[in-house]
Amino acid sequence: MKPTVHDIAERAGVSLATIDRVLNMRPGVHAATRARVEAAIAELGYVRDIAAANLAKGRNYSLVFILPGNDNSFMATLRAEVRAAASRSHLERTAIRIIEVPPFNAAALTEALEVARREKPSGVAFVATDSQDVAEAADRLAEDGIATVTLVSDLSGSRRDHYAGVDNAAAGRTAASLMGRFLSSRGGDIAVVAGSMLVRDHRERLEGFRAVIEAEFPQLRLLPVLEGKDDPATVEALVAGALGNVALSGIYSLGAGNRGLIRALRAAGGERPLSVIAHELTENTANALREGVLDAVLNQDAGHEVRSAIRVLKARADGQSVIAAQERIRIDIFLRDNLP
Amino acid sequence: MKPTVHDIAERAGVSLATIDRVLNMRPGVHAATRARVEAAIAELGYVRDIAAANLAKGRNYSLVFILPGNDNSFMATLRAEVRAAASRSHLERTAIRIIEVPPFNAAALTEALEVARREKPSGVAFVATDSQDVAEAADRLAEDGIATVTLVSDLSGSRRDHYAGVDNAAAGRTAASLMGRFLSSRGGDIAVVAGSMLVRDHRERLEGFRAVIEAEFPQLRLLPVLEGKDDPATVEALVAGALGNVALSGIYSLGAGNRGLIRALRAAGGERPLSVIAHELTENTANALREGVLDAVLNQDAGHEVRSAIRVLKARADGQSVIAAQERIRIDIFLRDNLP
DNA sequence: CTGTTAGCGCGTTCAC
DNA sequence: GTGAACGCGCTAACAG
Repeated sequence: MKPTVHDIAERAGVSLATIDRVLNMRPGVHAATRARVEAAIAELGYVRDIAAANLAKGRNYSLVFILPGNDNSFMATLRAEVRAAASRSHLERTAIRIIEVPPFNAAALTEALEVARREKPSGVAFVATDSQDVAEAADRLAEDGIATVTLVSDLSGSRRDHYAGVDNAAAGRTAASLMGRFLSSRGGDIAVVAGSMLVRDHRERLEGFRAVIEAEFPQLRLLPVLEGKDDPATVEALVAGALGNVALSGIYSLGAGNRGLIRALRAAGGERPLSVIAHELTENTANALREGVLDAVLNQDAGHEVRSAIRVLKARADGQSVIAAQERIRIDIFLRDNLP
Repeated sequence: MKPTVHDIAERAGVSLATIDRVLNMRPGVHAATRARVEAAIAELGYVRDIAAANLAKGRNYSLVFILPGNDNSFMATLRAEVRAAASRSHLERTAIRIIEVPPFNAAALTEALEVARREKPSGVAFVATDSQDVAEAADRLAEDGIATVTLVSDLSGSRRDHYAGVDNAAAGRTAASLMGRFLSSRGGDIAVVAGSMLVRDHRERLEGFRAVIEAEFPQLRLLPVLEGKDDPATVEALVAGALGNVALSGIYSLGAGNRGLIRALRAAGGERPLSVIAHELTENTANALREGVLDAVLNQDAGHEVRSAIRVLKARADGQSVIAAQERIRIDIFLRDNLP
C-alpha cells in the first residue's frame, strides 16, 4: 500500500499538521522535527498525491496565453487549439484566458505581459517577439513566481522556463537538404520568402537553410530574401516576380502567407521543374501537396505545442518535473504520401 | 462555481446516493427519478470530477503490456519505454505489468492474452501478430469488459478498442516517394528488405512502397523481397548479396535488423550513388544518417506510442473519450539535418 | 427504491 | 511549535 501522510505522521511521531508544514515548506517547525519528518518521508518512499492535494486545496491553475492576432492560417489554428484546450480545461482544474496582441509588436507584447502579471496567474505562455523589453517583462513574471513558456518562437536572454516550439535552425537545414536532394545535381537559383526578420523563428530557419545550401549544394544560388510580412497578397506579388527568373529552381517559403505562394504557383502553371517547400500544414498547403504544387511541407503541430505548454506550466506551477521527450516538439515533414 | 453532486442533488430533490447511482449507471433507481436527475445534470452542465471519484474509489488502473522478446533495438526501446512508464505509474494510479512472448508467434501471444484475461486487468496492450486465434483471444478480452489496444502492429478482424501505431501503408508510400525523388530521373533496381510477411505492419509498408514506385517511378524496378527475419546477421548477408547487383539504385529496409544493413553498406563503401531508407531511429541508424550511409529514416516514436496506449486504456476503462489528434502516431522522417 | 453516513489523501483553520 | 477537526467532490456501505 502506498504510504500516506498518516503513515509518515505515525512514523515520525508527529501530527498531520506538522507533516503538512514540512511538505509545503512552511515555517514554524523545529529543525529537529523537520529532520525527523524528512527522514520518515525518505524511508517510507512517500510520494504526495497531487490529485488529492488539489482537491483539498480547491486548486485551479489560471493560465494566460498571449497570442498574436495574425491573419494567417497557422496562427488561426494555434488560437483554435488554445480555445479547444480552454473548453476542456475545467476538467483539468485549469482556467485559460487568451490575450490577443498585434503581431510583430514588441511594445504591445511587453504591455500584455505586464497586464498578465498583474492578474497573478499560475503561468503565462506567449509567442515571443524577440526584444530586450519583452525579455525584461518575462523576467518580471519569473520574479513573481509565475511560470513562463514561450510558444512557437523563442525569446533570447530571458529566464523563461521552457520553449514549446520546434528547433527552427534544424527546420531550415532540413528544408535545404530536402530541396538539394530533390533537385539532385541540377543547379539554379533559389528564392526564399520570409515573413519578418524580427522574429527569431524566421531568422533561425533562414540561417539553417543557407548554411546547408552553401555547404553542400554549391550549384544552387540563394537569391536575396523576400520579406512577405506573412501576408498572402504581398507573398503572391513577390513570388510572381521571382517566377520571372528563368534560372529559378526552387522556392523556400519559411513564413506564413502561403495562400499567396500557392496562388502565384498555380497561376504560373507547373510546366517547369521547380522544387517548392513551405511551412505549416493547412488545408491550403495540404491541397497544394496533393496537386504537386508543393513538394514538401514542414510542420509544427500546434495542438501538441499548446498541450505541451499547458502541461509544462502546470508542472512548473507546482514544482513538478515533466517527461522531456513528451515535450519535445518535432519537425513534421509532410509529403503527398503521408498526409493525415 | 462548478456544479457538484450536491448541487444536482438539491436541484433534483434527491440524495447524493441516488445521484451516484445514476452517474454510475447502477440499478435501483426509478425511471422517473433517473430522468429528473439526468435533467438536473443537463441543466446545470455538471461534469464529474474524475480525480475526486478515483480518490474516493481508491481506484487503480491495472494494465498489462504484452511485448515480443525481440532482440532488435526498436523492441528494446519499446520495452524500455513501457518500463519507464511503469516506474512513474504509481503517480497516476496505474500498475503496469509486462509479459514477454516469443516474437512472430501467434500461439504464444494467444496464450499470453488468455493469461492476461484471467488477471482481470483494466486494460491490455499488445503488439499483434496477425492471426485469427489472436483476434479471437482479443475479442474475449473485450467481452470481459477489458480495454484493448494494439501497439505498433495492428490486428485484423477484432474488436480491439484502438491501435497505437503509425499508418504503415503511408509509411511505405512515403519511403517510395522520398526514394523516387532522391533518385530523380535515375533508373535502376530497388531492393526491399523486410522482416516477416506474417506481421501486418511489414506487409502494409511493402504494399504502400510498391504502389507508389509502380505508379510514379516506372524507371525503377522492385527486386523480389528479401526476408531478413529482423535479424542483423541475416539482413547483412542478404544486403551484401544485393550489393553485387550493378544496377542497384536503392535499398528500402522496412523491418528491423538494421545493424546488419549498415554493416553491409559500410563494408561496400559509399562509392556509387545509392539511396537507402530504413525504419526506426536508433543510435545505429542515427549514426548511419550522420555518416551518409543512410539517406532517411522513418520512425515511430515508441515513447509516444506507449504513453498514448496508456492514456487510451485508462480513458476506455472509465468510458471517457480521448483527444484524437493527441493519440495519432506520426510517421517521423529523419534526415541528417533534423536528428534530435 | 431511496437516504445517511463515513471515509479516500490531503490542506486548512482553529485552539492548545 | 503542535495537534484536532472539518471539508474538497465523490463513492460505498448500510439502513430505511
